[in-house]
Amino acid sequence: MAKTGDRARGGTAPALGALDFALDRGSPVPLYYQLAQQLEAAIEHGVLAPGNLLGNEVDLSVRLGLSRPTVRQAIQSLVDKGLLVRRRGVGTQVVHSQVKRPLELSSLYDDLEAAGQGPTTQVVRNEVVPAPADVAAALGVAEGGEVILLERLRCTHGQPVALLCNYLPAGLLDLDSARLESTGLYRMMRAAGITLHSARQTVGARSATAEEATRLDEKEGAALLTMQRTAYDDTGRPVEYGTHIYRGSRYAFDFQLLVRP
Amino acid sequence: MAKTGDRARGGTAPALGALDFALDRGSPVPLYYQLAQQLEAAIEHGVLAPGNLLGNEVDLSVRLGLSRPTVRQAIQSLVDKGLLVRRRGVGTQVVHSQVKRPLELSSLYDDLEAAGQGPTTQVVRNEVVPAPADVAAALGVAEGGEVILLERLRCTHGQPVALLCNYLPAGLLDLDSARLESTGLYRMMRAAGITLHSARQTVGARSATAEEATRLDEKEGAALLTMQRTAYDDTGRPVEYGTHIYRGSRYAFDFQLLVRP
DNA sequence: AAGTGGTCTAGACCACTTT
DNA sequence: AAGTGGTCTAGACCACTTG
Repeated sequence: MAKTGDRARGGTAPALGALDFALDRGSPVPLYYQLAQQLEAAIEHGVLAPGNLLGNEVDLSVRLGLSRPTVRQAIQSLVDKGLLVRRRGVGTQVVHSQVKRPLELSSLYDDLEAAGQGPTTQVVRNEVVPAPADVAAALGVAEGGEVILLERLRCTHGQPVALLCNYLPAGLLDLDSARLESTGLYRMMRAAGITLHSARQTVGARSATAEEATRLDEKEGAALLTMQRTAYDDTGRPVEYGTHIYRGSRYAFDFQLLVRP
Repeated sequence: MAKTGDRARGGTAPALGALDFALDRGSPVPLYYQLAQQLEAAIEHGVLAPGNLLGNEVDLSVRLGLSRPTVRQAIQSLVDKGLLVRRRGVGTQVVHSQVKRPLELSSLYDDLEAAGQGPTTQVVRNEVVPAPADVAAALGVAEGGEVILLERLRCTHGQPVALLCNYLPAGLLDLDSARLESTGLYRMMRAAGITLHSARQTVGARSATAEEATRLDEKEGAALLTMQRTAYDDTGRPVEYGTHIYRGSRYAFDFQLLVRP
């Protein structure tokens, strides 16, 4: 941090002098993506500190033997991720710390994953049922049409945390209960070629009914965190609709919102 | 829907035949953006129905007198918005309906906006205070340093809905209480040149204390929806930290999550 | 085999910020 | 005036999907 180190550059290259990017043109992974990954790693490991300028795009492209658009594509992907900021006339710099790991869809993935060490998930129900009105509307199927009903109880440290009730279009997926408990719904969907793309969520709070209290080991009237979600794949087709109930005393959503420029 | 209509094209142009895009090269607004806006409008108004193919990029660029990268940039922006889907070897098509208006940051904007007709917001406190530990950590200022404390009561239909408690770095903004109630915090920040970029939120549920119940016109022990948020500007600097309490009986968050590709 | 999007190049000019 | 990112062009080749 004391010296510039590279005196031949005369100070115009702020922080990127010693960085060696290894680009493999033989690799099937795109050049812009290779660059983006290595830039991200450099930021992640603190080689590029918050506020550091990246050096202008033209220099970078010459140094790396890439065209400027390719370098721009790499940088843009990191700007989209919120790791870099571009300012016309100024340059590109690493964002001012904070907000390290986005998490973003963590709540969704957590809910659907069920894997991992800590939490366990027990499948309570897994059967084909006629679709109630709200489910039919959400999944875009006929009311009374076949849908899969999945009811799970999520526990951590041997304590119940959440009651997850999900509906999926019938025939979308083979849902083996045993695999569900060990693998998680999300990975099973992914393995079946379904790519989650977006989800619409409503999160609220209400008091527990007597039955809910019993199942969640809470007192009647305890505060519950409720979540209703419809998830869509990359074609916009609804693939999952769920109603979840979490114990307010033991669970909270934690996520990040990004403003799309 | 019965005829192809344009027999000269021989059926290779699926749905875009009659669309007239007006591109103004004299305008300061970028060409790719003009195109993206008009495509989005066409989708919004149903001119391009879900599932419709868009026609290949090369044809489009020729027809519009643009280069292919420019057309791609327009399309890509709509793909990022979740309005279009691209498949190699297949084409670009309008997403299968659903998920019309994203809302996305609506909760954040709602919380900070306060404008609009329905809800009213009353500023209860607006003063400079020494930063408590959690606020100092969130805003990246010294503990005990000066921060602005903003406490507001949100009402709809004459009924209290939420208690909003926000902290901002001192000197960031001139916060006139009267303007705050009519304009909203978000617009005041925007007017001051602060661009919101991302926010980290934690949403949970708990029972109301006696004091909270009184202020929100609820019963003690009623379910409350709680939200804690730190918002960052486009340089990653924290610009707002807040703790909000909503009546579970009268409020729910409604938002959309997007998976970043 | 044909058609599609995905990637990449080597330039160009402009708008903005800083000096 | 110099330097930066923002936009745009006119090509090229490749990978994938479909008939």
